[in-house]
Amino acid sequence: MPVITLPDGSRREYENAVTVAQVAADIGAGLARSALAGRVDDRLVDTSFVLDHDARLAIVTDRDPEGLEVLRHSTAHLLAHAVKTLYPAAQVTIGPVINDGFYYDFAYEPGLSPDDLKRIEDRMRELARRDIPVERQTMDRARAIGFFEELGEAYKAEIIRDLPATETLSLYRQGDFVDLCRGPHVPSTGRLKHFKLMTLAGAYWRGDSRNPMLQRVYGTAFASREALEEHIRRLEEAERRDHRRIGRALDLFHIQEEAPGMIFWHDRGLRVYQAIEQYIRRFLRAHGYQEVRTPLIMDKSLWERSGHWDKFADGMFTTSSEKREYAVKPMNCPGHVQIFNQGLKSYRDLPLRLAEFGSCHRNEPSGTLHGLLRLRNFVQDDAHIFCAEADIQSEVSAFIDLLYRVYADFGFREVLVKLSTRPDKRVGSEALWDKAEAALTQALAHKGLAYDLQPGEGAFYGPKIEFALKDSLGRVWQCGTIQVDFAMPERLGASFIAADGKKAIPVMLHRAILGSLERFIGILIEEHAGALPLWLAPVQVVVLGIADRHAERVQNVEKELRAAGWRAESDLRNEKIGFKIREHTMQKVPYLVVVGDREVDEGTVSVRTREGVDLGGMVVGALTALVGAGLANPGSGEG
RNA sequence: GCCCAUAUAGCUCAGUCGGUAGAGCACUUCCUUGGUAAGGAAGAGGUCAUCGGUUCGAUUCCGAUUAUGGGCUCCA
Repeated sequence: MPVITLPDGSRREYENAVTVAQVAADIGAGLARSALAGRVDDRLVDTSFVLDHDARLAIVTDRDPEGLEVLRHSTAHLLAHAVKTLYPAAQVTIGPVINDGFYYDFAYEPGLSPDDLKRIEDRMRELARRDIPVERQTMDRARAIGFFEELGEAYKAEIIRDLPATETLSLYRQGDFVDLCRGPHVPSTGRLKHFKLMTLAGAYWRGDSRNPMLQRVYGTAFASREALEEHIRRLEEAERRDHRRIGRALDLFHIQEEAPGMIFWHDRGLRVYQAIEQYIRRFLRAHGYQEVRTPLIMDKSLWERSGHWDKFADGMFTTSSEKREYAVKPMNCPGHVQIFNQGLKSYRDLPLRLAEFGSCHRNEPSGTLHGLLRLRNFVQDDAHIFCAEADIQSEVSAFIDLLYRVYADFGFREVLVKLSTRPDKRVGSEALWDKAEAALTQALAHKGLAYDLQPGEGAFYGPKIEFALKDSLGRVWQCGTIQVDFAMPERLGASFIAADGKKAIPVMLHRAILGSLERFIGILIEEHAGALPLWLAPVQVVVLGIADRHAERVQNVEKELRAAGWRAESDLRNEKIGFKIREHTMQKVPYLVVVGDREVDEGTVSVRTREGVDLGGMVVGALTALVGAGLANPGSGEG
């Protein structure tokens, strides 16, 4: 006599065991039609699940987040079903739900082509139209292994072998397709309506490059056609904002074959780059950093002592001259230790903060390069803080304050924080790790920051905090980091005289706020779709003449604007005003200033924004007053 | 690095079932001096990524190389 308690607190009593689907039907025909699964005492189950004792039950529909997951998971199965009917030789492996969709990996020797994708999707629609029931059955482990081996599904059999022997295995059958799956699944394929296969990719079995390469099909599914279309629109929006496209269109930078993973910065792009560098530089001064510059290449022996050669040799570019071997620096820290080591240091010199916009090269695998976002040559807003153990917490706190201030100035409000603690393989005593982890934890607690703890994810030389920001499309970019390093100062012989007169080894904090400047600019371009804030815009204002006779006045206005601190240009071309406005608007120039007969007569200019807003006529000084501090960088008042 | 795809004019792309290529925009010149997102005409511009193979003939077919793009974390 099960008593079923529904989410609204109401109870239903049954004479006999009932299924989730039956309860849904009792509540209403509409709910029965939209029921995808059930949640029984917080466990997700199929609608065929039998309730034979008292339980709490929620009917899961496509309006619940779990419902959408079930929908996507079942669509992944539908994909596998379609592939098995079209290509019987393909072996199925795994097909999980991911952000915004799902994928399914197949082992299929001839491979799949983009043309196959269309065929597969058509077959999926056909199978969905047939509304084939999806049935769950259980099987013990040994039988399941035999079952899948008989089907020729070696990967499935391997998956089962790796599951705990005691696990009850569930199989889902739809028509002649059977897959091992935890479930739950929709009751029949007819529930799957709004899906689309997206792309085809290679993926290693179990994500390990030593394993065979599988064929991965990515797809997505939504509860409604509108939601699916909205998702496709979002992808198109991301495509429209692609920094590589915008970078070319706005003449910011280019990349070419002879320098893979490295950027040719054009005039306009470099202006953005330098605006950011100057912004950061002002903060450095104000926050007690010294700016330094260290050699791009140094003798290999230094990299051997620092430990980089051992761990990182594949990632380093090398060169040689006069029988000496050099390595191009992949990071600035060893160079900074060399500066620290000049002269005897006292505890009074600490914390010593060395910052450098140093050009670093890392020989990243060719397949990972991606526009500005993943490069082989980049510059970080890098700094190293040499301090005593006791200083870690206050230094980390000060850094966090600075980082939040900087992110806010760039318009990023949402920051995600991760704390990574000691890994299995590490250097330094337990006491030291205890202290360092406590210092980081306390710094975060003092700031009242929520964070994800990632146990074991720290570097071998110390724990770290990572800061990621979320952009307007909801994408997350890891940018800032602060890492405690117990190893490198000692390896490179850094020491200071402590208050007790004894030699001590400083702790080193590696830290960056923006991360790679190149990458950060890529993020900014995508965040703003190329329309950078006034202070970062490569060209802040263009003066447009109506006719040739206004040329002199146009040039005078340009001069006046430049004198007031604007990055100004003028457009004297023999083109109509509408044409010029269109062009500079598409170039995302924040302000357009028009000069014609009327303005010459009145001694004013007419101002229009890149958003198309007409600000009317004004004298040049009024425009400068209007934007006020927005013209210079937000840090200019300090330092 | 590995899998799949792609590489044609400065840009975006079409095309050639094997007979040395075309559009729009941009560029140059001329006409037009026009008031808030494209005025008109003419012209110039390509070893069809690179190297090899097949062929009477390759930009096209095949192979290799390079680069670019999508992936290679989200665990039945």
